[in-house]
Amino acid sequence: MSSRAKHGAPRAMERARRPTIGDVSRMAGVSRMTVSRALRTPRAVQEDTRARVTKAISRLGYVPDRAAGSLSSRRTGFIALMLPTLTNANFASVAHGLTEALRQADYDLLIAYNEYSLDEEERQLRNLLERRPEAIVLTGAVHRRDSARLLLASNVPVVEIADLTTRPLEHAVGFSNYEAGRTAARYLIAKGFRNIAAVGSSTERDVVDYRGEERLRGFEDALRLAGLTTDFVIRHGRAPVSYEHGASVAGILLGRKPKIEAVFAVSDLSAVGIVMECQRLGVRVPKDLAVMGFGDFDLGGVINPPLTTIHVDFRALGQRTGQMILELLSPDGADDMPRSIDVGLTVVARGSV
Amino acid sequence: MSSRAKHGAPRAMERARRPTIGDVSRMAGVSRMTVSRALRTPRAVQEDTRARVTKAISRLGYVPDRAAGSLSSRRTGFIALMLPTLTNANFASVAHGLTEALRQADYDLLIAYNEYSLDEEERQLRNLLERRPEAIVLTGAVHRRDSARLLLASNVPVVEIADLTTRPLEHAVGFSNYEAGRTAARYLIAKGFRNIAAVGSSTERDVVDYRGEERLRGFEDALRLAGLTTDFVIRHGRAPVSYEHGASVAGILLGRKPKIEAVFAVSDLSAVGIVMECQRLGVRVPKDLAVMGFGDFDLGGVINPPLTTIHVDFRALGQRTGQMILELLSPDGADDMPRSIDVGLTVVARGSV
DNA sequence: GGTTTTTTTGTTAACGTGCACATTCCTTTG
DNA sequence: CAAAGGAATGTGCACGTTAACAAAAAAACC
Repeated sequence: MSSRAKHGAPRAMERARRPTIGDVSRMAGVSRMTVSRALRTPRAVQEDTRARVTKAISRLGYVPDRAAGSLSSRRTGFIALMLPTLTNANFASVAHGLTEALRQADYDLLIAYNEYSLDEEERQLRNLLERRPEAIVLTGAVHRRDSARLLLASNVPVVEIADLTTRPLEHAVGFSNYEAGRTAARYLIAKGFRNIAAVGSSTERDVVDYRGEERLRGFEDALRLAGLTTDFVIRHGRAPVSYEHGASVAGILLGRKPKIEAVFAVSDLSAVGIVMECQRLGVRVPKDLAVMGFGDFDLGGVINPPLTTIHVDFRALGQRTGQMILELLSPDGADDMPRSIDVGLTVVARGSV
Repeated sequence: MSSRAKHGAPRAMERARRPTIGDVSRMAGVSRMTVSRALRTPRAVQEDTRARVTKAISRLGYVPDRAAGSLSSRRTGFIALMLPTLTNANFASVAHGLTEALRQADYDLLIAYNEYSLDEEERQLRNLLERRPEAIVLTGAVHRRDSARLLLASNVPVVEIADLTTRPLEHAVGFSNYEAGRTAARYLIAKGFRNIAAVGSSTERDVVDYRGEERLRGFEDALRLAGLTTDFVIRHGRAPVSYEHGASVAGILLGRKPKIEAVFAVSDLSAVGIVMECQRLGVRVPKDLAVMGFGDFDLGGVINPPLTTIHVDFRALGQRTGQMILELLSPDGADDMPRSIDVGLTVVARGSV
C-alpha cells in the first residue's frame, strides 16, 4: 500500500458532510433559531424571512436531524409497538390503524415483534426504551416481571392491546379473549351440539399464546356451566397455530369417542386447516363436524363452506389506541387516569357450523 | 443534594428525571467514558470495574439514550424499510426476513408504508431521512423525481427490492416482475390455451401498482410473441387488488367473446376472487376457466381447487437484503459497486389450471 | 532496575438541535 | 410624545452520549 496509508488518501467517494441548520442559517443570513422556527412554527417567522430560509434549505438539500432535535426538545416522536408477529393479518391491521391515527400528529411507529416469546419481548423492550418512545403499545397483558418493572420505571404511558382480561399495567384497548371463548362455546351449545371440542397450542418454554389460552379457558368454563365435558379441549403443538396445526389436530379429533360434533379453534388458521383436512378425509363440514374459528381472517370467508368465526375489528382497535395515545400525550390529557376501552367482538355466522 | 432549583416550587406532576450516564458514573466512582465502554466494549474494561458499573446501572435503572449516542457516534442503528402496505403477507415476510438478518448486528428496522402512492412515498421518505437511517430499503424501482434526488443527496446506501426490471438507483434484490408475467403466459400457452386473459389494476392519480403492471407487460409481450391477442388484458379498479377486484372482474371476463379459456391475475387475491365468483356462478374451474395467480399466498393453497400461482420467496428476499446491507455497512465492504441479486421465481402448479 | 509496551481509565470537545430568555424594532395608546 | 405592548429575531446553553486524545497504572522486557 501507499506510504500515506496512515491517514489514507481520501477515498474517491469522500463522504460529504451533511448540511446542518447552521449552514442554512448562514446562507439565509439569519440565526439558527430562525431556521428552526421556520420549520417548526412557520407562522412565527415573517413571510419574506421564511422564504429566504426555505430557499436556502432546498438549495442545500438540508434535512433536519431528529436525533439532535429529540435530544434538545426531549421529544422523540416515537411510539413503540410490540407485536407477537407481523405475519398475521390482524396484527398488521393494528399497526395500520395505529399509524392512521398517529400520522396527523407526526408520530412515527417503532415496531418490534417477539414471536410470542416473553424473553424476546423483554429484549425488544429494552431496545425500544433506548429510543425513548413517548408511549408504548404492547400486545397482551402477560409480561415478564422484569419487563413490567422496566416499563414502570420508564415513566412512559403504556397501552396494552388485544387482551382485556387481566388487570392492565396501565391503559388498555382490546377485547376479552376469555369472553370470546365463552361466546364461541355458548354459540355452539345454542346450536344444539353436546360433544364439543376446542383446540389451541400448548405451552413450550416461554413461547405461549396467552390470548389463545384465555379463549380456551373461557370456552371450558362455558362448557362446564352447561354441564358438558371439557375432555375434548386439546392443547397441541407450538404457538402460533397454523393450517398444519389444524390438519394434524383434525386427526386427533376424528379419532375420539364419543364422536365429536363441533370444534372451536383458537384461530381461523387452525380452523381452516381442520376444514381442509376433513375435506381430504371425506368428513363433511358441518354435517359430520361443525367448525368454528376466531379472528375472521380473509381466507375464512373464501373457503367452502365459509368459516363461522368471531370477528374483532383490529384496525379500529389500532385507531382507538392511537386516539387514546394522542389524548394521553396532549398537555391537558395527562390526568393519569388509567383508561380501558373494549372494542367488543361479534360472531360471524357462516356455513361451517 | 441540591436539585437544579432554578424555578421555585416543583410542579405537582414533577416527572422524575431519568438517570443518565453521569449518574451511573458517579455511583460507580468512575468516569462517564468508562460506563460507556462497559456497555459498548465490555472487554475494554477491567472485570471488577465493570461489575461496579453494572451494579450501578441496575440499581439506578439506567437505560442509555440512543438519540444522544447517535448524535455523538454518528450512527443511528436504523435501517429504513418502505413498503406499499403491511397488510400483505408477502411484504410482511420481507420485513420479517430483513429483521432476522439485521438483528444480530443490532440494527432496528424503521418501517414506513405508502399505500402504493408515490406522493406518500416521498413524504414518508423525507420523514425517514430525518431519522438518519444507515441504509434505505425501498419497494419497487419507480419513484418520483424528487424522491430519487433526495435519496441520492442523502448519501445513504439504497436497496430496491421486489423489482429487478428497470435500472436500479443503486443496489437491488428481487426478481423480474416482467419475467413473472412472461412465465405465466408461457405456462398457460404451453397448457394449450389460446384465448388468454390477464387482469390487474388501473392507474389512478399517483396510486399505481407498478409491479403488477410489469407483470401485465411481460404477459402481453409473451402473448404477442406467440401470435395471440392481448385484447383480454384488463386493467380494472384501484390498487391494491383484492377478492372484490377478482369477483367484479370475473363478470367482465365471463361476458367476453370469444370465450376466454384461461386468466392470469397479477395477484393471488384477485385470482381467488375470480375462482370464488366462478363457483358462485356455476362456472367450473379449471374446466370452463383456468385461473392462475401470483404471490403464492396461503389461501391459494387452501381453496378448492387450489390455485396455480407463481411463488417468490419473500422471506429469503428480506434476508438476502439484510445480508447485503450488512456487507455494505461493514468497513471493508464499502466498495460502492452496485450489487444486484435475483431471487428468482417458480411456478406452483396446482388444480386451478 | 529502568525502560518500553500494553492495559485501563480519565479529560475534553464535539454531535445538531430547540428551549428559555434577551434584544430589537414596530405599533398602539392616552 | 413617552410609555407600554407586541411581533420578529437573536444569544447562550443544555440535551446525553462517544471519539479522540491524554494520562496513569500495570505488565513485559532486557
